Amino acid sequence: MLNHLISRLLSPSLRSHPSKISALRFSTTVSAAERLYNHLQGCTTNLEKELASANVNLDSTCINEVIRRCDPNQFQLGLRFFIWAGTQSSHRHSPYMYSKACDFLKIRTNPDLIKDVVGAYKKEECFVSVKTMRIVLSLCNQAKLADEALWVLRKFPEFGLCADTVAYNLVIRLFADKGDLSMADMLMKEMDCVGLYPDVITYTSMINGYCNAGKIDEAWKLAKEMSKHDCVLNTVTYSRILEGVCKSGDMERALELLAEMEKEDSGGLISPNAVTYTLVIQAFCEKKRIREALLVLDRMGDLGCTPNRVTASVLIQGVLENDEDVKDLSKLIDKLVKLGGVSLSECFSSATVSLIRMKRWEEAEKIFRLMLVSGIRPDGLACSHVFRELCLSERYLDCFVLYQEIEKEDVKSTMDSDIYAVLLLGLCQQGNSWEAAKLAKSMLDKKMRLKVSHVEKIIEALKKTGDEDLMSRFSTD
DNA sequence: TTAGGGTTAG
Repeated sequence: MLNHLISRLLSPSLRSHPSKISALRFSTTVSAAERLYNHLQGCTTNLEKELASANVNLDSTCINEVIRRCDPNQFQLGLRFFIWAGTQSSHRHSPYMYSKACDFLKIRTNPDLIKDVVGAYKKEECFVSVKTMRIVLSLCNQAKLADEALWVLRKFPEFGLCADTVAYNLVIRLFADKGDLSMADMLMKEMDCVGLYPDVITYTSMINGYCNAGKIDEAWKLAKEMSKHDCVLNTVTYSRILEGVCKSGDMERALELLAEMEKEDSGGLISPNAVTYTLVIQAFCEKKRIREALLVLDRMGDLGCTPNRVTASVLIQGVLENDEDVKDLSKLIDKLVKLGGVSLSECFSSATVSLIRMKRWEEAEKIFRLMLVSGIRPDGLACSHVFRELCLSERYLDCFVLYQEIEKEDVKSTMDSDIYAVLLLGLCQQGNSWEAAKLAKSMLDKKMRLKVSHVEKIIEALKKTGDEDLMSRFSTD
């Protein structure tokens, strides 16, 4: 009976006897991955050609599996496979896959891997396209390897290729983000020499870099130069400068810039949006100038710009940090909801989360319960935070009761599965078998996957209760 | 090219 529970709660990848559906999926992907991996093993040269002959349908599960098998000492092989897979027209790596590849292949701690693979392409006279190089650069980008990205950029001619604006932009952004503005600037100037033109993205990366370094004047100088390359200053770029001004602490100047953006004669190209206003609001909140932050919200509303969740949470946190008066909070929430773009649920959930972060637990619990009695559904983040707090103070039964109430409200938000495990464990430990069984059933219904360590602990706890009824509940489900 | 809090999947 317990085995039945274990096998249902365990993740399929960790399960020794997967259920029929996942077993089917598992076996097909494993065999594809196995075939590719075996091909990789047999290659001495022309690895990419060899892989093409494997004639396998690529998907992320299969790619993941192949790379995983290259651990611990075949990382170069794994990287070549990943790059090859990305060049296939039938497949495109998602950003998630790039980060997975960086983790699995430990590219951050071993950046030479990139050079080794590109070096091998050259040595083996492999066919290398712009697409190949773009994937290599994307890996550098994911791993934040500016020097390696530059090295790759320099390798383009060796393969008879010309670096394009996209490639330059990626490298420039890496250096600008790193704070190496002289290198970023040098590359931008170099673009002109090789027949490329910096575009809005190039300028935005540079301006962002200058602003982060506190060099607002440099950022402005660049912004003025944009028209030289037929680039038009837009809301995003202008907001970047405004952000820099805010960070420098000159809020009066920031308000002037905001007014500049709001002027109609700019043709709307730099009209402030929710992000622009939120940046200014946030800066005022950080400086404890909450009244002025609220004035910016009014201004936002006057100009027909709708606040979003970030605007709301920044302001709510600001009010909570600066003011003890609950009336101010409800006035703010009322205003936010009236302006549209953000719901009562989002506002109250945000207030709950802020209060918990500020360690004002009692107020957080009050607001959370108020939401429930008023029929406002809390969001997943608020639920996760409240449940975690209740579990931390070992109020498992209270947590369970709240959980049930929320389930009744039909909250479809995703919650941290670890919290469910801790709650289930706590209920078992405190002898609340009936509640534990109910929760376990709900977890099974949700097809929730738990860590092996959690399941093991839960099973141990269940054994201690020795509750036959509980056992049968699990086995009959 | 533009942000941000927890999770899930890929």
